[in-house]
Amino acid sequence: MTEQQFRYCGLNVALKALTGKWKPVVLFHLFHNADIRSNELWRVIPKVSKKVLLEQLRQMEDDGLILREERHHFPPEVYYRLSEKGKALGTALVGLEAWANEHAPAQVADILAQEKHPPLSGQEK
Amino acid sequence: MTEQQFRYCGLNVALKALTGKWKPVVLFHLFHNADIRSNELWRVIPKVSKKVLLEQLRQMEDDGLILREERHHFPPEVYYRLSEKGKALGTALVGLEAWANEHAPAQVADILAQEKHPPLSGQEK
DNA sequence: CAGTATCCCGCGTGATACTG
DNA sequence: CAGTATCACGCGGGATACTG
Repeated sequence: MTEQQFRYCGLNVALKALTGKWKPVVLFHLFHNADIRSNELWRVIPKVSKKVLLEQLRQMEDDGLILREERHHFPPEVYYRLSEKGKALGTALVGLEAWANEHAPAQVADILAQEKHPPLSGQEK
Repeated sequence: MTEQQFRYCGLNVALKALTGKWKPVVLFHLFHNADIRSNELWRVIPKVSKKVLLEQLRQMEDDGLILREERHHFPPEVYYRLSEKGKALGTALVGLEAWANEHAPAQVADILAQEKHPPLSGQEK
């Protein structure tokens, strides 16, 4: 318990910025797409309520990760894009992905399987 | 929505491994200290109940991040240390810290201030 | 179409006391 | 000293309907 004990605090900040079930997804969509419309974003993410999505977008905006751009007031048309800060975070996360792919490929494949979920014989509702 | 849509899944795995209020702290303590005794770990972390700490240690053990070593059965003496997988994760997290320090120094300083909490005039209870 | 309001539920977290 | 059991609470997240 010396004075250099906690260098991990920055990690806390970073993780706090990622706290929220959908933030990573949003981040990555924006990381790969420049800017996305609100509705578009809401549709590409499997099943998230508008409320929660908006909440997390707000937080990310407050954290300076994303930028909100309003192009028309009527009809409403809002675009979201990453700030430089957000892009930098996305870049930093590549290391985590690499780690997962290298050290936990099974679980990664697991998630992929769940996401894809090929319609075998089931009738979708 | 092409077939390459989700490359972020690895990120999910990594974040899931970090889910838990104290896991980052534990990880970093172990990252800087080789191995730590159970009680020691419990004491250096400000205020966490043994239950929660143990839960998260278990999870991290299940995730293969840490190794549990029992040296005596009586009196009980248990040491925790990082696995290679855990070390690799710790290394990957350095990127996140760097990001935080570069892009959100204010909040980092904020946390530091809270953690330190110099005994100004207050009587601690 | 973008965003808000309300209600609800589960889970992660915490406090305490107990066992070997 | 290491670990478990029990109870309780707050909050993040979800569903739905509504507003401009």
